[in-house]
Amino acid sequence: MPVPNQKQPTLAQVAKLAGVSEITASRALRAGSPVAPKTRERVEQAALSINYVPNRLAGTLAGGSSRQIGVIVPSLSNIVFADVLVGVDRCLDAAGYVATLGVSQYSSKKEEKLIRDLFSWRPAGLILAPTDLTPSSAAMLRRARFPIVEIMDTDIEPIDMAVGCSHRTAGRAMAHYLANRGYRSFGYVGHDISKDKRAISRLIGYKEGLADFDFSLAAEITLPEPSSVLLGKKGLGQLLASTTDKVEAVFFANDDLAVGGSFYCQENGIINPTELGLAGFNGLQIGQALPNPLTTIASNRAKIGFEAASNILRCLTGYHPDAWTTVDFRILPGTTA
Amino acid sequence: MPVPNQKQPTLAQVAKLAGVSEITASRALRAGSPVAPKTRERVEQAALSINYVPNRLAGTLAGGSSRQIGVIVPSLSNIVFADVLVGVDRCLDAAGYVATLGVSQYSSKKEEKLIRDLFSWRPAGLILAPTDLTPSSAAMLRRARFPIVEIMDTDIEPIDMAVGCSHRTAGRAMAHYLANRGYRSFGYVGHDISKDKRAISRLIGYKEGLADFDFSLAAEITLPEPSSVLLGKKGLGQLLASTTDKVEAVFFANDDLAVGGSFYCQENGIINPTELGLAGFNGLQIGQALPNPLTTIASNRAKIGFEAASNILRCLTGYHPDAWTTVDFRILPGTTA
DNA sequence: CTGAAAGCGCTAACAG
DNA sequence: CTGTTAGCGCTTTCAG
Repeated sequence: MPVPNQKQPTLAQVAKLAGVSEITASRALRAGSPVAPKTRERVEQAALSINYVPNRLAGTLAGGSSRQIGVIVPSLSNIVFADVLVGVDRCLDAAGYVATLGVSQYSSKKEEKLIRDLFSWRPAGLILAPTDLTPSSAAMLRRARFPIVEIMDTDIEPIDMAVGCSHRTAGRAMAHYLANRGYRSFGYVGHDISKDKRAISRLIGYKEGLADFDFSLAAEITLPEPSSVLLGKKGLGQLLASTTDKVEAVFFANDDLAVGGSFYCQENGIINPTELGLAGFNGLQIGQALPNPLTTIASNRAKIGFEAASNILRCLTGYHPDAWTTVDFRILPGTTA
Repeated sequence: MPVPNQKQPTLAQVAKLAGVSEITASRALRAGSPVAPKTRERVEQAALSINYVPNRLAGTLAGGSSRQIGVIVPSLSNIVFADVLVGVDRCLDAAGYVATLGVSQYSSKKEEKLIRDLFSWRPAGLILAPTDLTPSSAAMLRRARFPIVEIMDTDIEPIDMAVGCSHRTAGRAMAHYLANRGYRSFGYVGHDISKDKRAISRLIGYKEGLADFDFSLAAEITLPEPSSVLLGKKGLGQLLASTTDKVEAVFFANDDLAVGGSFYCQENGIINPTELGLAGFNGLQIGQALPNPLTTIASNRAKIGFEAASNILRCLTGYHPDAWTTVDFRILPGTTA
């Protein structure tokens, strides 16, 4: 550990070096305070010369307002939330804020811990892709005195604000799309869905959409494992093996699984979209890069992140946006269904 | 924003409620301080009843030691760094520390900003997958009075500690593997490599490895775009079009590109591994899930994260590990080369 | 085992 | 434009 117990330079040292009072140094180093240009320059020189890094702990404690926005997501194992982060970052960065990330791993308990932890740093706002809020978590959030955005899903009653799309509507839209393409018998392959509320919503919407056409789900399988390409492969295999009815089209809980399904078909000589239709959700690049581009639903993840951050920032400037902000999804017709 | 300007409960309130002094309340709420069990219980009750969340800003400012470990990575667009984070998290979580994440987007400037920002929160340690440290960044790091681990690559002279593998050796190993498989003419497809030092190291090692067998690179292409599956597809197409020599095996800068290459072959009826050999780097699941599993190098990313965090924690308890910690890679023979 | 006093490094509020 | 005073909420001494 370089330079063991040498304390960091403080504002007092900068002030002394510049020959001004502490508060003047403080003002000179921040934007938007009336300081004589010459003084400011002197202070900046002094700060630079001793490599001063302001202590935000002290600053925030004294000033009350932090520039840190907490972000809690359930996972980083697929690019979905990484994309959200990109959007969050793009918005925050421009405004001089920073994001602090927590990953809940789809665990409510861990989520609660993360929320508590985040709160102890007194952030200026919170962006949350909720897993399943514990009562304690919900209570903390309700008591918070900073803006909170729940992202991804708008099928919820938000604590403060929600940004995303209706996954139920998305599932329904895919059902309609498939029915309109002429498929008549439908399947579903999902992962450890109990932990993924949004996947459940899509499944519900899918069933509703089929019902709109007087169809119903002929075969459904949800494997109690985390989502992955391999799981999709395995899932489709089991689905097809388990059913005597001929399934014509399969909706997967997400693109990762659907890509696995596509690989399964390829390995087993099943032709898409004629012998079997495949559809996913997310619009990931990998699905579009396949020799047989995946039919799926593009969710605008970076935009969700950006809008969520924008809403926080708006609140911070005194304007409170609507409780719901919808970011559109759209069907991406590939060649698999 | 729920409950607008209501302040959070403070330790003083807890203390009053429990009928003890502030400092006793403080001790009761922390581990390892001598407090009568009954007193402790009373304080805990009080804290719970008013939903007390400690203010770490104040705590850290007063106490000097934070439990926050900064983590700076260049990107989250591929799972590589997400995997590292999982490892970091697993180690830190058990010890009661939390990770604060920053993403530099492969920009040295942004990296410097992130480092400065992180420093201003006085973290207990820093884990960094460096992009290309600016002089200023390096200076800050050298002046830090907390442990710093540079991860991924061990082909460097670390500021404090390094955890990872030698990418140069990995590149060389792949060259040897391919040469031993009987290939005699070699290509390389890379992305905007100028920003990815580790990919450059692998390329250098690859060339050295070929030289060990008296071979040299017959065709090499690096496209000035960020890595992606689609880029790999495009890259391989261009590589094959650009060269009159027949290339027998292609090493890609990473698995994403290699998967794209695999798709290209599939679309163009090129048989792997006989007509063309393909190899990647990382050992991502997507490559292994392909109908034709990718030949690649498994880098143990979660372990790198875990070891990095362990090293930080060890420093914090007074024991300083070696400057270099090697996490092994290994060739994963698929069916593409 | 518990408490009183002092201060971490900074900024808001008021004066000048 | 600049300085003085008084904290932010907690923990570290040092005493009991």
